[in-house]
Amino acid sequence: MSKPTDNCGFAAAIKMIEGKWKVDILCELGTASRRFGRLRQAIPEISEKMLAQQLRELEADGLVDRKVYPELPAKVVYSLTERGMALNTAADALCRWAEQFSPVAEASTQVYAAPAPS
Amino acid sequence: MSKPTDNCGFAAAIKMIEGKWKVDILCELGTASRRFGRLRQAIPEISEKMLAQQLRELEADGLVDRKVYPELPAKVVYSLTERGMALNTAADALCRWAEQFSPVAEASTQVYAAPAPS
DNA sequence: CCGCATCCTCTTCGATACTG
DNA sequence: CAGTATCGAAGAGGATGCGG
Repeated sequence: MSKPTDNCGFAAAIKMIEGKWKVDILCELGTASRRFGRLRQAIPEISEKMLAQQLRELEADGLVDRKVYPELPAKVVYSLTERGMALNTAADALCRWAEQFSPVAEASTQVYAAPAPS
Repeated sequence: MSKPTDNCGFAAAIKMIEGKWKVDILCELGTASRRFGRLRQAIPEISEKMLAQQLRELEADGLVDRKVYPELPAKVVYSLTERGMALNTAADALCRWAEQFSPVAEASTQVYAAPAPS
């Protein structure tokens, strides 16, 4: 492939967090490590299926760590990896960007009667 | 709603650029202003429908400016707004993050101790 | 040249039920 | 408690044709 995004790692970063619930999960884990059930409570709208799926993707991308305690009943704890925490830091720039321009809605459907350029 | 992401503008930022081709378009417009047809050439895999649709969404979010020249044949030029350019700046942090931990192919299945990739 | 409308396909997601 | 499996609905996305 030779898409323009191949040059900048931005696309790769977005790919990792564009999932429907990824940001919520990362935000929650950014607060503290959580068990599976605790995450469900924190994000009530998500289904078990999606939570498990998104967590596995985040784990595959090296953003989330998964620790299994072979107790009974089962216990699994999720936490951010170093990389995941670094993402939260990097995301801060985007946070400030979003807040900076928050309520702008200027219509720019302007029509120009310009000379033919090329 | 009361999701954890409501507090940080990060989710809002992601929403604006999580479209399948948004990053490509923004990257391309980050280089220079482009006409519709020129964008299609730059991103060959995208269909006309998606390009038009994504551009309208980006315009609605105030990231892209659309200038119509009522010539014949029609001519429309797209460019980044101030906000769009600011996004590219903010995205830089994410770029560096992605590159920092980039494709570290730490194959756990790889057992040999031989060096020398040709 | 730009881009909208229609049709059709493929993926995604939610709901439910079941296992260790 | 922490998942997996299956099904059906909903939406995203591609192809094509028409209109300004």
